Amino acid sequence: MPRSLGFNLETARAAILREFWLRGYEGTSLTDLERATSLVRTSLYNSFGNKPDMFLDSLKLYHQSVEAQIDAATNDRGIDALAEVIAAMMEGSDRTAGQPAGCLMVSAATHSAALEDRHLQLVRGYRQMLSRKARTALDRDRASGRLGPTIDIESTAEFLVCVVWGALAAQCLNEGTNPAAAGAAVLRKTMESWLDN
Amino acid sequence: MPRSLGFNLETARAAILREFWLRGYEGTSLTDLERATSLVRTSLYNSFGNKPDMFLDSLKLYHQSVEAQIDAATNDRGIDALAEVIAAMMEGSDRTAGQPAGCLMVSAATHSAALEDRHLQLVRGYRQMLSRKARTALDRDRASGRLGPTIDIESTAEFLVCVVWGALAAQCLNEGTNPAAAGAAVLRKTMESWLDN
DNA sequence: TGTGTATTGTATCGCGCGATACAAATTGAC
DNA sequence: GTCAATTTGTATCGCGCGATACAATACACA
Repeated sequence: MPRSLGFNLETARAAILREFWLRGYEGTSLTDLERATSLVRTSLYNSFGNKPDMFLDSLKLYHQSVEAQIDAATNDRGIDALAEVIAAMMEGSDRTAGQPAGCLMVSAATHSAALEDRHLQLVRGYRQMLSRKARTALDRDRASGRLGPTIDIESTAEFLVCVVWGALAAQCLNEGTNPAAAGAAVLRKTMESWLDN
Repeated sequence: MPRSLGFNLETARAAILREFWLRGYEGTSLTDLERATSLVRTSLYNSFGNKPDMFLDSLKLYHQSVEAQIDAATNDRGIDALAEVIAAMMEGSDRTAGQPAGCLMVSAATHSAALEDRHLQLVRGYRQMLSRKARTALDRDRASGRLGPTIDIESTAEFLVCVVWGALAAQCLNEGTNPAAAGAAVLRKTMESWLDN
């Protein structure tokens, strides 16, 4: 009965996410989003609501996308796979695939004053997801006996999330050489040292 | 000959810094700064230049302040003191002293698109300063033989900066319990494991 | 105490922001 | 082909932003 959309909705979602990722929430204007999506303002409001709604959707899309990537890369393997995933993030290997620098969630967290509770809850949920993925990998090696009993899985997972977030924050500086990349080697070695054999 | 300033300049600088720290660069308006300093707009422009100038000054003040704190806490001691400083940052012990959550530099880094080169250079310089402080502490224990030769000081320092920045980013989320604080215990243990004895 | 200079207070300016009103265009159902 | 429903295009609106003009004020100095 009604007229159909003249554009691909998922493509537009991805374009909006990319824009927020590049410029941050406050730094992204509706005009920016029009240009990025090739849509007029009215269409954006029709399909995505207002600006806070759009940012919320971008947070959800980002969460889902990163979680899928992690699952694909670790896929029920243990610490070794986890170390590879984290090291790859620190080295910024996603950026060769055209991804913007840094992390939408870290950007949101460090500018929490400009956001609403519903946004911050998603950011917290994302951080918890990262922590949970780490715990799952650590649990696996604990069960198989590779991970010694002196390692506290809970706090170790939180520690690893700190490392990742810190590295992603540093990548925003876009220095000639990514200083966080050097830390990836230390991370691998540290995580290796946690194993018994 | 001229009339003298009707306010304390250093107090105003600190108030401006605090405001940028709380709300971020884009999130802080001239009206916010007027309220925070109890000054009128004209006085702000007279004493500090325009908004980018003010932010630049805040970055400098922040750098200098943190560096002084680190120096006072480590003061030519080695890894043990370094671990305490980093752990304290992760646990957010500064916040009990009335400091805002997070870190002005991390906030600036993760919103680099809104800043000018001169700002980003200061942020990079700050990160290098942190890295240098870590190297100095590691060097000290390397010289005394406590730090084994398998530890690469350069990349280890970068790794530690990642940990700190990630923890400070997480603190902006203001959760009931600071998740990064749990990571502090892991950091202490990890740094201890680097020592030979 | 007068005088000149810088600071302070008041009142804007122009601009871009997020958001909306409303008409024109487009599409599926009958 | 006609109608109803929805999307798209154009033209704004009100607001707060950073920034400034200009007069009034207050202070150091002669």
